[in-house]
Amino acid sequence: MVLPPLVKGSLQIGKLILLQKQIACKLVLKDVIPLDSIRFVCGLDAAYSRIYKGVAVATLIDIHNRKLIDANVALGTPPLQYIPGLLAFREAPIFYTALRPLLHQCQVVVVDGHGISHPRKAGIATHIGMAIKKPTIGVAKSKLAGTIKVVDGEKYVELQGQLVAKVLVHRNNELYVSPGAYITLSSAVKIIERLLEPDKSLPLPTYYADTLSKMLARKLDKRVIEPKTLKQHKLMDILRRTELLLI
DNA sequence: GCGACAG
DNA sequence: ATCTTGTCGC
Repeated sequence: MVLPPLVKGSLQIGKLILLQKQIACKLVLKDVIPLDSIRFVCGLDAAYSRIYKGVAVATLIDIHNRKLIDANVALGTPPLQYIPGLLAFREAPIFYTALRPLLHQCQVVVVDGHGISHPRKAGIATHIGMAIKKPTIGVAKSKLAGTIKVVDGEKYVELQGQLVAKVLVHRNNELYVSPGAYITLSSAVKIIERLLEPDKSLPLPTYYADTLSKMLARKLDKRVIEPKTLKQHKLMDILRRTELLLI
């Protein structure tokens, strides 16, 4: 798996950067699955709890009825502090842990963060995509690298002579959509547009992952929920049983 | 040297 | 990402 080695302290940032360049070399940016056949999509996001550190949530959405059909959570301490450009080494391990149980059911994964719209074309969505060998899409709320270029009245991010992301304006906010791996930019955009709702700031998969991870982080800190509970029962069962249900 | 900088 | 009350506005 391409998921990062656990790096400590001041350890060689140069090696992480080299690793990203190697990932980018092997990157596949072609569609590997017809758009029409896509029905189940996973979403990944994380929040931070003071006590339990990283709280990652993976969601599973059915594009047909646009509903949340499953969710999974993973708790863990990030191996690294946040460094722009190296987010994957901080969050990808816990993302993968949360995603794993849902992996066989989904055809595409939407990640909170960039794909190839990244200084080395290896954002967190690319890391995840190369690791699971499935199409991934990065959706970020702000730009990390590159310059804005307008083509036919549409805004894109250009980087190293390539259009790496499209800027979607949704509810007065910009969303940077970029392919992670195994998908083209145009297909990625079509899928994300299909997952946007007028009353939600993010595409459904990451919207629910965002909402749930923040909620769980808060409940964990308030000790309303025990970490043990999250491991023993499936998150979806808890959501169905509790008043936490906002879906 | 200076500015930029996902979450 | 997170620390955080009231407050402005639909």
